[in-house]
Amino acid sequence: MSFTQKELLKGTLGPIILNLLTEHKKMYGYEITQHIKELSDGKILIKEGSLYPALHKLEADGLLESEQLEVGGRLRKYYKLTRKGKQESVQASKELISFLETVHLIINPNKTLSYGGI
Amino acid sequence: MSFTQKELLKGTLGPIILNLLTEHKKMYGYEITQHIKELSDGKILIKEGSLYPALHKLEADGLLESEQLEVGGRLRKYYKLTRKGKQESVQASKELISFLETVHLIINPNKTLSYGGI
DNA sequence: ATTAATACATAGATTTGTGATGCATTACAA
DNA sequence: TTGTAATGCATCACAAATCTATGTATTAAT
Repeated sequence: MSFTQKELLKGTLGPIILNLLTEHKKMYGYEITQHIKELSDGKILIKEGSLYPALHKLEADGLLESEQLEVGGRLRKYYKLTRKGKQESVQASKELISFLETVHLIINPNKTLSYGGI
Repeated sequence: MSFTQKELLKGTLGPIILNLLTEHKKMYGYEITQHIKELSDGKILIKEGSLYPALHKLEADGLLESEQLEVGGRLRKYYKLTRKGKQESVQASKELISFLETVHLIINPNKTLSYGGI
């Protein structure tokens, strides 16, 4: 399940989750929403109705695996990348950045932009 | 109908169409698809099933107006921005760029990026 | 004559995000 | 101590956007 340009037109959430997990090894759902919120300066607020189905789908696709841990009396479901997920994550980030560049190129064609590597 | 962050998560097509029309005054459907194809180096291929409903919606929302002209024996439906469309176009481009920046920030937080104005 | 390209359009299916709702615990304030 | 915010997971019904497939029709090229 590689994220093609077409999938990226809708659905940046999958790649974003994968990307976050390359940097944090292990995260739980609520943590992911808060992280995205902070990194985006409050501009992107992922709702539970978006997040959990997305996580379940990524797990069903074999990109994530989960384990439940009790922390402070609360059950947390931690997700981490599988080997397949690590590979897909690199690919997905590349394609997402490529998409950002492309869209930028379309709406602002007179300016060249380098995003640099990921 | 302003393009909010939420709409942009899916739906870059509307803003892209509006943006193209700020630079070309008058375009017809097929021309728009070819333009996007060329500007994106063949990466984004808008299908008719996406384009025409999108154009119809923009027109229904009062952002575009159309006129049919016969060119080379073929009927072309030219679209151009209404006054309302021009205003929305500026806004939509800003929000789209803001969204691109935000997503980039999330997946590549160690690097600051300036897109500059539109 | 047939195919590719041009040019428009719609119906149906799919994807994906949101809102609403539900359950449950912990921390804090009134 | 009682209520509320925050934490934490989850699902369902709905809406919006796009794609696939299909249809029509003309022109250009082979």
